[in-house]
Amino acid sequence: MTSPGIRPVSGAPIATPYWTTTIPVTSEGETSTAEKSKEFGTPCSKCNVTITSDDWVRKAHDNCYHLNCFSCSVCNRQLSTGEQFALHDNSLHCKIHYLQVLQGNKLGDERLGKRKAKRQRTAFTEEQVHVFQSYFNVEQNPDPQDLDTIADQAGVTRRVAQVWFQNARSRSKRNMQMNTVSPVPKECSSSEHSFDSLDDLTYSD
Amino acid sequence: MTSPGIRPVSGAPIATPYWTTTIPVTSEGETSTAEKSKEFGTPCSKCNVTITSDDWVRKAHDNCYHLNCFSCSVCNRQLSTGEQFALHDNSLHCKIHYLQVLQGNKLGDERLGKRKAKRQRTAFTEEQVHVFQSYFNVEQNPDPQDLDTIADQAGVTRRVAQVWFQNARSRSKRNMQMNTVSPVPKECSSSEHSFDSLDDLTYSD
DNA sequence: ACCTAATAAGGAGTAATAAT
DNA sequence: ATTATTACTCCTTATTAGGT
Repeated sequence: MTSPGIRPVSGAPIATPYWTTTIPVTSEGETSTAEKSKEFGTPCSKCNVTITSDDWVRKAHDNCYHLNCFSCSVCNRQLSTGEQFALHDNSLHCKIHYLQVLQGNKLGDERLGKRKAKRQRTAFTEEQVHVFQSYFNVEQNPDPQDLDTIADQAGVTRRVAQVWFQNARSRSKRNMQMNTVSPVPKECSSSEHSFDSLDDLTYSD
Repeated sequence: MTSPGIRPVSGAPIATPYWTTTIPVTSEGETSTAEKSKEFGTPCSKCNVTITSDDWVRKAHDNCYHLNCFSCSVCNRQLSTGEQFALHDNSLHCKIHYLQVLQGNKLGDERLGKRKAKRQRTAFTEEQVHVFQSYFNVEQNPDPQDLDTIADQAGVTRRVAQVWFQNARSRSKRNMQMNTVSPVPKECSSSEHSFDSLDDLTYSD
């Protein structure tokens, strides 16, 4: 199988990145299916979701990614086996967009095939939400240090945890207002509707 | 295999497009089935859905398409191997409609055979339905993760599994209503009907 | 004609971003 | 930091269309 070695880019003016071809983790030289589970337990360097034993992954430097997360941070195109990429600012770049970065050239994205640059939305597991929520119940505005602890425990970056708390405070405030301010300006038309939401968090397990 | 080379159109007045014959990616020179997965991971240039290793694809310039997505953007007709097409404004055109574009002629679509973009319908095997159904009996609304498991087990994409469950919920609800709501709009003729609702959900198996 | 897979339109919830 | 906004992902419901 046509396989690629590691190939440093010659004369790259920026420190961190280097060219190399993408190779599946599992073929760190050789094997195929068997090694799938090798990296399970670590969080994906892109989405931060824990990698499970069923996931296929790719690695770059010390980073480890879900197969689907191994994509150019500019055009979001997923990179395939054998393809050249670079790691710059800890973000993956396809060859085209890394060259662009090197040139300080932001133009011509359209021609170069930039696609929507889809914003990526983290999907929290129940457990993660539970971690957040239980801290939140104690302290809605954790200091940076605690935030780190929480982030760590949930297996996400501090930034992601921070955003969760921001949104949670916002949500909480909004709900409070909705419950305080009469939600029914006109008349309490139907007494049947109960707004029972918001504590159905615990699911069976 | 009458096979086609790449043939630039002579003197095309518009920049990007050129004529070429469609060829399957997989025959980038040689192999057939084995290379199916070669482009997996990139998004389809038509539908933007990630191409998986099971998909067949076609390429034009740097674009890569699902086989079904490789169709004229005007008449939606899927283009076949050996057929001429052009890429204009990053959209695929069959020969007829590209010539039309060149003439600035937008009229006469109907005559020229604009077709409806045939939708493709999956035919499930009994076994697949069985997989779906047995999960459904336990949980009508599986979370995304379970959905993936199910899809995987049934050998379909997650989207297809999702649609099945959506339709199944819909179906189930409809049937429930038909059984619950008096099927006799006029009069509650018979007092014999006992409304023992809500447990006729289990299907034989 | 049925049955039903696929699409489409509209809503809810909320993670991420922008604005302040 | 907060607030407002955007946009992603999921749902439901109704409709369209493929295949016996």
